[in-house]
Amino acid sequence: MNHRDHAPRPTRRRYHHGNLKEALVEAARSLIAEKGPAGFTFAEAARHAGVSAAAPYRHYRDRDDLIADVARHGFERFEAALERAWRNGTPNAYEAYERLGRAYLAFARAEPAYYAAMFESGLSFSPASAAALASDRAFEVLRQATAGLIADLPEARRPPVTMMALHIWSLAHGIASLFSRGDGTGRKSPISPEELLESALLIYLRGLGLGPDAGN
Amino acid sequence: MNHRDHAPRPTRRRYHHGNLKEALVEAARSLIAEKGPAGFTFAEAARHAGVSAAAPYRHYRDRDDLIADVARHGFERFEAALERAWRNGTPNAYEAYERLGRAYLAFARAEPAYYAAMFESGLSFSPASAAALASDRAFEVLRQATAGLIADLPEARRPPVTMMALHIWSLAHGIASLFSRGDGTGRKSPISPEELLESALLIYLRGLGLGPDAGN
DNA sequence: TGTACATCAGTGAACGCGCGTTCACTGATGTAC
DNA sequence: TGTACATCAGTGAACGCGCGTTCACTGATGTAC
Repeated sequence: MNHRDHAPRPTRRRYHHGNLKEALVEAARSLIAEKGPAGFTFAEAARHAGVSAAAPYRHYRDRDDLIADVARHGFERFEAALERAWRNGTPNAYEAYERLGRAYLAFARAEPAYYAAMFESGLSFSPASAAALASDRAFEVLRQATAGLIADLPEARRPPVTMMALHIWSLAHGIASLFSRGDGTGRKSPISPEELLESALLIYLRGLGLGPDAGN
Repeated sequence: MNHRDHAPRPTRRRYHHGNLKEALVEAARSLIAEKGPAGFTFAEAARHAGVSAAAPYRHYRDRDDLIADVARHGFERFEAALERAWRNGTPNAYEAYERLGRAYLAFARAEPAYYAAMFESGLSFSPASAAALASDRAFEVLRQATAGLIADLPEARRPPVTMMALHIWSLAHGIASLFSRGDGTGRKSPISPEELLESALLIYLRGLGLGPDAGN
């Protein structure tokens, strides 16, 4: 009856965890989801990953270092989600842009822990940090999509792309953080976040002489 | 040389603090300003107010209860600041609305601690709580101003006021929380928050057939 | 294929600390008469 | 105006707890030969 002889090696209780770093990020994410970015401790993350309280120090300097890594992971997934939604501007830029907006809100709702680590951790990532660079890459997707959206406008009426991307980012972030939270934190709005973003976008684009009717 | 006879009563070291509740709110505000909503403790607030660790329990159930009261104070000041900026829509609605927008950003920058307690504490205020009601009143200022801004539009082209107010709130909140933080938390933007809001507003209002050129 | 060794990624015990919370208490204040 | 008393808003000591952090250690893994 010696299990060790034929049963698959039990995955737990090995001396070396294998990929503790990833496991700590996942533990932190799940704890943030439960109690917010403030509500977890380094020791708790270790316990969650099934490891002694001293183990995390092999991978992270401190709690903030771990949170920053959670944020980095978040930004990478965020970038991928936006890219996937934009789908290279197909079938047309306006429709793709709408989809991008909905993907933004969907991410905030589906991954409140990542979103909180990214935007509400209270940390400011230094410009060269992995988290900041991942954040830049995510913004770049939005910026490219914005460029695609206004590509057909005559040059004279084309707004500065970066400015416009910042407008849309702010709008989407505002809606997401006020109304579209997966945890209980969000406010109630008489209008769904998606409708809110779509209607605001519609008006904004009309102000630029753009939109679903403009044939682009 | 008995100071007590003619000097004003020393304000400290009295057995009864006098207005400890206010002092605790102020202590919490200043600690949040230093270290974020996560970074202070009940005991620390007590110490800051010059009082024993047990004293706060006479006024607040726990830390969250105190933070909620900080948020309430914040919303009240916020409401007052917006009201003051709107100034009843004078000299004209568009100019007043611009001023309102700048006041929004100014508040977030000047009072990052209040702003954090109001919007980023991770708490969700129950609908009937003092904080939630104060929040509603602040939003009502924005809503009324928005109504004033579009009052002259022919009814057929007038957007739903609440929706429009939510658009503007989201935009302003997004810009404030991404770029206009008084603490070090905010991101750098190539465009100032004020310009960002003004330009976005301009485009948005043009989309409604409104704006500085529209003569209202 | 086997062995020796360096390196790595964990353990677990220990420590000091500050927090949250309770409690019986006490000084100050307000009020009825 | 004075006195007795109730109420209020503080104190300070005590407690148990979990956290952060360090340390010498040890089991597992990788690699040179």
